Formats: sequence, C-alpha cells, structure tokens
Amino acid sequence: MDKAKVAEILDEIGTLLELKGENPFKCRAYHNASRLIDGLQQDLGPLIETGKLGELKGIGEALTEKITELWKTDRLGYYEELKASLPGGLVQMISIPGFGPKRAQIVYKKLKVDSVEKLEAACKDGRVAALEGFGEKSQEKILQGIEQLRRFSGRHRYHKAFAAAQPILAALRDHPATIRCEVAGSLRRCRETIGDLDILVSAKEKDAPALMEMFVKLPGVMSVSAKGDTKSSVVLDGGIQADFRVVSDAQFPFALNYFTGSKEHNIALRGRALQRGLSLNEYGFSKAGKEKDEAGARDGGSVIKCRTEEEIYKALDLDYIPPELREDNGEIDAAEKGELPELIEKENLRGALHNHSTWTDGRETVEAMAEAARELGLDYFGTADHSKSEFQARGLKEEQIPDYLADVRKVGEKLKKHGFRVFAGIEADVLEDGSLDFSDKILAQFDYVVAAVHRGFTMEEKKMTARIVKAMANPHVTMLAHPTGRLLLSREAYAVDMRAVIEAAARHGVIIEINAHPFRLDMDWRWWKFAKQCGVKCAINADAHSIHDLQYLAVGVGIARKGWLTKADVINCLPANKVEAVLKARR
DNA sequence: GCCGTTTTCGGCCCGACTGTTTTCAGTCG
Repeated sequence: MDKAKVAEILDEIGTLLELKGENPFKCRAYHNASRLIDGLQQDLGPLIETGKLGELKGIGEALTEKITELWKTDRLGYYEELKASLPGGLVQMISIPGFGPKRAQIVYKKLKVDSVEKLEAACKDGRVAALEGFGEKSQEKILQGIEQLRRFSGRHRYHKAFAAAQPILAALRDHPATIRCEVAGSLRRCRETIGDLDILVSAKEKDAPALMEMFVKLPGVMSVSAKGDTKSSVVLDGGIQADFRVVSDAQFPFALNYFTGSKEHNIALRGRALQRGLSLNEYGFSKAGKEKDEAGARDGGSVIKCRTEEEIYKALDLDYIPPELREDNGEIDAAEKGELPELIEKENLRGALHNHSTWTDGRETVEAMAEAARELGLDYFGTADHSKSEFQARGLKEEQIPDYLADVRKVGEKLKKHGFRVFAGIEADVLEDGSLDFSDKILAQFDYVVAAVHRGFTMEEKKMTARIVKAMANPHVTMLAHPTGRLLLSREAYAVDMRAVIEAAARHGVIIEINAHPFRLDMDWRWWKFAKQCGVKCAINADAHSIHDLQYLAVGVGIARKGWLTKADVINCLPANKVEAVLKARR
C-alpha cells in the first residue's frame, strides 16, 4: 500500500473516532499522523524495515503497529471494524458546514439519519427542529449548509481566491477607520487551494461596527452567514466564503499571526510559548498557568508588546518565519537554529523562459511578449512555442522552424540596444515511448528545449514516470515543463512519481519548472523542497500565452518560497549571460 | 493516542459566534 493511501486511511480513522465521540486528542493523533505520513519525503518501506517509524514525533507504539499492518498486509482490522460500526454516510454528513460530529451522532441515534439525503428530508419535514438542542434556525442552517456543500464542494484555486480578495482589501484600506489591513489564512501562506478568505483589519474599537457594516455590504457579497461585533462571515459571488475580523492595532500582529496559521504551526507556536510560561492567543501574550492573568491578553493587553509579527517570533526566541513556510514542517526548528533560508523575492526574477507567441497558440507576437517582459523589469525573455505534435495548438512543423528562429533572432537584435536578451526555445512533446517529437538535429538549433507531456495521460504511473525519465536523459532537454502533471483546469492530469522524476533531474542536470499558470499549476511545495535537497535547479515560469499571463510569475515566486527556495535555487534569477551558459551546459 | 530538561500520568491551543438555553454545548478557524 502506498503512502498516500495510508495517510488517507489514518485521516478517516480520525474522523470516524470523532463521530463515535472518542477522546478528541486521540482523534487528533490520527489526523496528525496522517499529515505526517503524507508529507514524508522518504518511502514508508525503509522506515518500517529499520524500525525508525516510531521515532517520528507523533507516531507512538499503537500507530507504528497500525501503519505497519497497513503497509504489509494492505488491510487494517481496527479500521475495518470501526468502519463497519458506522454507516458510511455519516462521514459525508459532517462535511456540511456548521454540522459536526456531535450533531451527526444525535440525528443518527434519534432519527436513524445516516446520509446527507436523509438529513435533508428530516429537515424538510421538521423532525430535526424537534430534537433537543436543535431548533428552527438550526434546521434552516443545515439545509443551507447542504445546499452550499452541493454547489461549492471543495476549495478554490489560488488565483481565483487571490483575485476575489483584491477589491475587498482595496475597499477596506480606503476606509478612514482602517489602520492596518491584511489578508491572512491560506491565501497569505500561498497554498494551491484556498478554503476561504481571512481578512483582518485593525481599527479603534468604536469604529468596528461601521467596518462590519461596510464589509457585509461590499459589492460581490452574496449572503451573510454571521455578523458580530468583531467577526463577520459572508459568502461571495462564486461561492468563496470570506471571514472578516476587526481588532485593535496593538492586537493586530497577534491576530495576523494567528489567522495566518497554519493551524499546526499555531499549535506548535503556542506550545513553545507555554514552555516559556506564556499563553499565546490572537490578542497577545499572557501569563500561563496558575498565575494566569484574569483579564488575559484581550482586555489587559499583551504582557509582551509586539508591533509586528517579527517581534512575536523574537519573543519566542525564533527568527521571523515567512507565512509561506508556516506548515509545521521543520520551520520552527530551523528558525530556532537561525537556519531559515533567505527566500527568493519577486525582485530576484530576471527573466521568463517558458512562453508562447502567435507562432503557435499564444495571443501576442514574440516582439510584443518580449517588450511586455522588458516593461515588467525583466532582462530576458525566452519563447518555448509548441512542437509539431501539438497540432491543435498549431505546433511548429519542421519547415517553419527557420522562420520562427529568424523572427526570434530579429526581435533579439531589436531589443539588444536596451540590454535585453531574447532566447529561442521549443516546448517539445514527450511521446509515449519517451522520445521527443523532433530529431536531435532539429533540437540542436534552439537555445534550449523544454520537454512536456501533452497526451497519453491515462498511462499508469510507473509507465508515465519511465517515459518522462527517459526524455530527461536526452542531452538536448534542458528543462521539464509542468512536472507534477497536475493540470488543474482540464482533465488532462496524469499520475507521475515526482520523487523519481526529481532524482532523475538530479542525475541528468535537468531543470525542473515551477509552472505558475492557473491551468498548469505546479504548487506542491513539498516537491520543491525535495528538489532543493537533491541539488536540482528550478525555473519559475508563467507559461504565458498572453501579456496578462506574465503576471503569474509572481505566483510562481510564492510557490518557490513555500518550497524554501532561495534565488540560488532558481535559474531565472541569474543574469542573461549566466542563464545562457546554464541552458547550454548539457549540450 | 502521544509525550516528557517539573517524565510513566495528566496534560494535550484557545477564543468567537450561534442557537439553544437561562449557563452552555457545538462548531469553526
């Protein structure tokens, strides 16, 4: 059984235990173990064989035994018994917003309701409202929750959430009562998908109601789910939920830190505070334990004043941890030892190397795209138009290549006077047998070759991995495009063993692309962190088909930061002459 | 179920909002 499946089962056990009303800390132990296993960079097999599994923090005796059983036999008696003791529909029921394990237990016991459909029916005929502890409003909320679950199941892609947040932030920052305003949550941490928007404002207490009032009436607000003195929740058009909080300016850094998360990072930080006799919450530090300050940090003010998040980390003897790293994935240890990397910044990017033009499926000419890149402040631009197999994208045929190259060279000559460089690349298709769709002789004419899989997606993971690894062995291949194969918008996703791909990239000196285009998003930060460990260089690319798309480079920087990358890990931070040498290095 | 520089038991992060109550439990983040 593979790691992901083990993690999935552990997570489900945690949820099932919640439904049974088990000790919440026990439930959490399973959820934590699931996250830990899912995030492991090495395989489970060796860990189990060498008896090192139990050394992982959060995996004790019982979990070691269960994980080992799963790994070795593909089954787990404990899980099967647990699952058999509860109807399957209960798990889905608790994904209804506002409806948790306790209430699921009640409706199951009292009404024999064991699915979302039956729950809906029970609400519609008033049986739920009649239950003790429930009422008309609860019943109505559950129905709304079911509707929301059906309409907007799942999370929102980063770009969509980012775009939705911008006008809200602008409007709030414009308000005279606003002192500071930031977006927090998974959007600030640059996660690939965003559950909801968390927006935070600092203001004087007397101004909070006016801000609340303004927030729930912003254009784009579809419905208001909650409205209090300091917190409101709304659902925006398009189904993104936005939570809004107003705090005092003294509390702002604490609240920003708290609501940025992740939850796991917060728990670790609070634990660290406790070790220092401090209790940390979204309002500040207070004394922990018996001498606990009655008023706490909310009314009494923080016992350690912090103007910024940097000062909070400092108070805990930690270097500042950038939001992208806050996943409880080693960042606290690194911050304690002063070993956090100096993460890449937007300003470090000097060029973009995977872009398209009107020669194939791009919307602008090579010249217009290169000019736009120059205006963005970049020093070089590389085209990587499609090769012949991409006929639906008007991929270049052999006989067009001299004209294509001549055009790119001409633009290069023209922009040379500005100190701007233009490179001629090609995005060559990796065929099913792992060969490329152009001969070596043709590939040799380009400044660099980006290899990409565009068809034959249904291939099983092993075969797909072998196909891609073989392509990387071709000495003309300088870069691998959208390596994770998770082509999010279309159904064109494929399964690939990223670990093997990264190890092959390390062997062959191939650059791995971080593709920031929303249709081609490669955001899984764990792989970039692993690539860095293996010494593999990355390139941040927008896969731009238009001038507008070039802006996604900024998203790519966010992803790279999340993978702990520095400018030394990203080749398009190099100046033009140096990047040219890197692109030519293998050939 | 995990964990331990007060270590084998007794903790485990903490507060807002809602709806139901009339002091609190459930849910969420």
